[in-house]
Amino acid sequence: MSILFPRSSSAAKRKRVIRELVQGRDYATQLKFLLQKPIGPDGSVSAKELVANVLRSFAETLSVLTSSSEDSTSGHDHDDGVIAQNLVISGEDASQVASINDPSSEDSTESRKGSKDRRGSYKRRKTEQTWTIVAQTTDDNHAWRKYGQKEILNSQFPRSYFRCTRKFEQGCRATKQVQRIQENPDRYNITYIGFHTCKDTLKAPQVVTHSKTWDSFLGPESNVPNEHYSTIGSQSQIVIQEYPNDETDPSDLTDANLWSDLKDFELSNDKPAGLKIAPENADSVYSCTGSRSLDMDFGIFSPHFCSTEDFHFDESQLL
DNA sequence: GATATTTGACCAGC
DNA sequence: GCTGGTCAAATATC
Repeated sequence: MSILFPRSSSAAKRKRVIRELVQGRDYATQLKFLLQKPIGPDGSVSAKELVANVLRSFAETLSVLTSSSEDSTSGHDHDDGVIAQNLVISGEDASQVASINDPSSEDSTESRKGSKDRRGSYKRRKTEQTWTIVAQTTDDNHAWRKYGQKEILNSQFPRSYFRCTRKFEQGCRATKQVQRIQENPDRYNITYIGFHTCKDTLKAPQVVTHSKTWDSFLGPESNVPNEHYSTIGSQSQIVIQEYPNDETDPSDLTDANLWSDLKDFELSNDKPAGLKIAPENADSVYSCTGSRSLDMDFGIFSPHFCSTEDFHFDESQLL
């Protein structure tokens, strides 16, 4: 296993990626111990800080990798620009990538100015990577802004649509859809679409203690007791990331190769294809599809993810 | 006044 | 034509 960097990318970038990954590992390891044994009031680093550090590390890594891709698109080094090509997506996705870098090409507000009411005029992100979880809370330590709500056919509860609050600031394309599960109304189906490209993906600490807050988020049908939301992200969740056979095979997607490479760092070798972390106390099922863009949203972790047995990689492989 | 949410309109995809 | 995803004006909240 190896990660190849474009020739044009500097050694510094490479080192930075490695450093960030190593840091991420270390933070996660610390987090593991924190989760096993909560800290006392001795002023040691809090779990929240560690999570923030882990997220920052990976976001930084992604940022570097993404900038590597930009380097290579200008360099056109087809032989060496593996990472870069992973992130340069052909066809429909290519326009999406372009739209990130070039706001004027975005389907959104700017391109619509001057025209009449063009509400609803947009390009669907059909091939954007998506993954779905089931959780008791919609809180994932990201800052989201609700932009819509729809009644869904054959569904008792409406679906709420959220985008990253930094969509316009930083062109972050992450969105999520939240829908209460009909058979289990105290749980939510949360579908994440796209990944955070913004630098600061963590929202300010937010404790939701009033059910009305979620009611306003999720619609008038909401009737979930307060206690479900009185803590931040405390519910256990499983991550099951899949590459559907009919959609994407990690082996034939360049960026998925990178995914595969990265997950090799994190997971022991006995894991089946795709990322599967299934703790026995799991109450959430994640599914992930359409991995056409490098996506590593670490907004939600399973505690098992932090197991040193599972979470380890040899940075020497990168060198 | 700034920011967030609501909600009807619009459009893409099937 | 239907359904779902997104936009943006109107409204609410701070």
